[in-house]
Amino acid sequence: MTAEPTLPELQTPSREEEQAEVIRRLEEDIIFGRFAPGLRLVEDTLMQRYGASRHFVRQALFQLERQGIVLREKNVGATVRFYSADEVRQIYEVREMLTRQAALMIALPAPDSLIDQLSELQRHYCLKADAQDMRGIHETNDAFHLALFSACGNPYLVRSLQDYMNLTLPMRAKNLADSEGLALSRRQHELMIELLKGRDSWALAQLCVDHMQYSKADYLVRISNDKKPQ
Amino acid sequence: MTAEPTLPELQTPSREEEQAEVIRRLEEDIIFGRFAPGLRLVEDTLMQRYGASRHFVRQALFQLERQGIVLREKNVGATVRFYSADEVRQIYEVREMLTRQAALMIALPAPDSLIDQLSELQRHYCLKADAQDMRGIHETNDAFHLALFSACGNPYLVRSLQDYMNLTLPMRAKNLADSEGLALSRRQHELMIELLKGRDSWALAQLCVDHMQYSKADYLVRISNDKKPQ
DNA sequence: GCCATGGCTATTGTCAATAATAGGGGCGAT
DNA sequence: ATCGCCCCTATTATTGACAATAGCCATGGC
Repeated sequence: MTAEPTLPELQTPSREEEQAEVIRRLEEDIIFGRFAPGLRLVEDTLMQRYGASRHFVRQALFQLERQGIVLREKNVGATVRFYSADEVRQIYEVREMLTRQAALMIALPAPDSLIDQLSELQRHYCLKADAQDMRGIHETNDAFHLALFSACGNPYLVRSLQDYMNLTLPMRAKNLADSEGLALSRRQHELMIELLKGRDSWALAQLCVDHMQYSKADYLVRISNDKKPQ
Repeated sequence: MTAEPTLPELQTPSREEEQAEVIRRLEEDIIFGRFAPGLRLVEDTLMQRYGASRHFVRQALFQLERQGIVLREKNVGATVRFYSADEVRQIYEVREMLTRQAALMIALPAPDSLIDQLSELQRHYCLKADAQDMRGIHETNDAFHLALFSACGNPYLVRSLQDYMNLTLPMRAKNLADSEGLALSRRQHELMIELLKGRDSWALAQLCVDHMQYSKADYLVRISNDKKPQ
């Protein structure tokens, strides 16, 4: 073989990564508010925007429909999904329940390895927060919570929790940019690490639930204001 | 228009239903044990077996992968997924937690409309049980639990619960054919209806959790026996 | 005899052309 | 003027052909 048929993998994002990239960009466009709820997501438009084939766009829409942030109607098309106040409250009710249960299952005091891991993730989180890097904040924040709840020992519970975290992404997104919410979030993360060193599981669980109240309340106020003055 | 271009919808299952049919048949083949865990699910084979196009078979495999009863590996193919004893215990741990929470959220005493609806569903269940109609038993049983838990008032919680019921389908399937388990199940359903007329939420929740112990224990014994004598 | 290498086969992944569908706007009848 | 019908367009759904990939077996060099 003197001439390689195709260059290995340098300029080509290897299809598999291309798919992931389309999903991520579409997700970002939605959760960061560039695509408003109710907006139609026409396949051809997205094909052009992301420079991807119909196949990948389709898959991305399916995936995000499954995640709950896109609504697809047969033979009509996809739109950015909108959640009413009641739906938001119900979603958070389940998320809070799962969070409390997972937190209570974490054996205290936590091993040093977990403390170290979380401290490291928290350091990255602060870095991204200072840099105002929206995507980075979101990713490091989720990584922190994922690592924390993984300590509950039940991967299926973690998976369900993750599903609800993804579902609430559009509601939490704005707070990733809000400096007040960001500062509160940071303090709560550090308090969580402290509580992991102690033995009070109940306090930890309550803190984890409290941790999500700010963005929930803020979102509820926001959609309530959007509706009334219109 | 003297001659209609295509007959309306009598012999053609309208594509949409064809997709659902493929999913249901594949699901049945797996949960009723016709396809053993670990068996390779080759697309072409399934295309032939179900008389469906590659597209529909693919979609069905995706759907059942999401449900957790099929395992797909990139560029390798799909297989019937196998769960270890530990995984089964973890899955049931979450299912029990969700079940208990949902049951506790049902307002007691329940309205007559719910009692009537459940009694009716229970009647259908008994009918199918007497007829030894496996698919019928499974469907009416799930309909009963779905109606019961829907009374908790939170559709998202119900959806998650349903996800776990689907995930445990392969473990519960054998009990749908087992006359002993069937009789126990029937008695427990009737007891649930009785408890719905009272005010003891805790008893109801405990009964709902107890209700799933028989099939779980039975499945764990079964896979433990499968492994050892080999 | 053993390991590396190359091609072969079975299988899945991708695509672009084609079919089906729903919704809207115009046109004619009343 | 209004109502109902039909065609037309925008959009998604389906399909089969084709490309890419992984695992296997045979073959040759050491």
